[in-house]
Amino acid sequence: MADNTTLVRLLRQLVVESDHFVGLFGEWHGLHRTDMNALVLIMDADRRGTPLSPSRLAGAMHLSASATTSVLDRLESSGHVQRARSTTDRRKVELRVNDKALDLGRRFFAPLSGAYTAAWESFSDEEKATIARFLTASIDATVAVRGEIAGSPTDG
Amino acid sequence: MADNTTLVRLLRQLVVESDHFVGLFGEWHGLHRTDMNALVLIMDADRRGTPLSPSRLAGAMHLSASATTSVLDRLESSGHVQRARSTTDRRKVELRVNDKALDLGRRFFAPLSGAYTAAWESFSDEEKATIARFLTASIDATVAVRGEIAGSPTDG
DNA sequence: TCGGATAGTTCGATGGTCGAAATAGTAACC
DNA sequence: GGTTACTATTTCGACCATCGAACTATCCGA
Repeated sequence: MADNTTLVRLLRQLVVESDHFVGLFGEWHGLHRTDMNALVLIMDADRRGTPLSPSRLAGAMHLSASATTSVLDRLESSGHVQRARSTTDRRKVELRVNDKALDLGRRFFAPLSGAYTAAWESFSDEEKATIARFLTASIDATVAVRGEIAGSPTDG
Repeated sequence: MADNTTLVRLLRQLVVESDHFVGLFGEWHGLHRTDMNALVLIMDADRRGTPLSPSRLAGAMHLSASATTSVLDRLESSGHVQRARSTTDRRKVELRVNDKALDLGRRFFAPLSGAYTAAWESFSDEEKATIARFLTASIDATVAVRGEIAGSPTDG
């Protein structure tokens, strides 16, 4: 009933659905997938007090520098993000989000976290701890596998 | 330690990492994200005995018919997929996967499921059942939220 | 102050995606 | 049985996200 195969299938299904949700949400707000991903990264870093630079954003998204410039142009002209030259090193640009982006984030997470909270009501604290452990292990495994394959571009 | 916020964060992280893995894997095999997604859908349907048609594939991927044609052109010329006219309705095309695609699927899932199996060794059957219940509930919640928002394109 | 290195942008080319029109086939109707 | 309306898929022309290479601005070491 809940063997590993089932879990893998459920996991994949969850990823597909979440992915789908992100895509649709972005569409409704006139943002591409890439823009959504970038915005999340910029917001996270900004909130953490260590604003991202374009090049670090490019690295995190596995995107070329020029493509990243395009993404930022779009996000800036749509009013979600601001570019500010660093005061200490004027080559660098610090990326900060506007209220519009924060608002977007709330609109994104509010319905999701609401639905999740409701869906997870029936789980005890112990069970939630187990689930957290499971998710963490799965994340680590995913990252590890990615690292392994990175070295062997098995071309068929 | 494992409150809902933590779970949401872990879930998002898992989705991001999985997404990333799919993207990289596709790159190594010369396939775009779209091609990967299409291939998975075609394989699933083929295995189920009800091969997909281009238009149904387009619907499932939220892609235009013309874009779907391009995807299939790529998958066909790369040898992953075959187009076959339906014998009953010759307007229709039935999509079937070649051995190459099955091989690709194995190469994709083998390392992943291996890593997951190892990562999940420490979980009891009871815990796995709990986790399966959690994943199912989360999938349903994601689908439900998507359905809700679908009606309200909250433009900012 | 000069030369090399770094951060970011601009430019031309490639190619994935789209909407509209074209093509091929089926079904309905007289 | 032939004409018309409809469906499934492909082709065509345009758009734009992405890429690599060249360019500008800035910093650091000698």
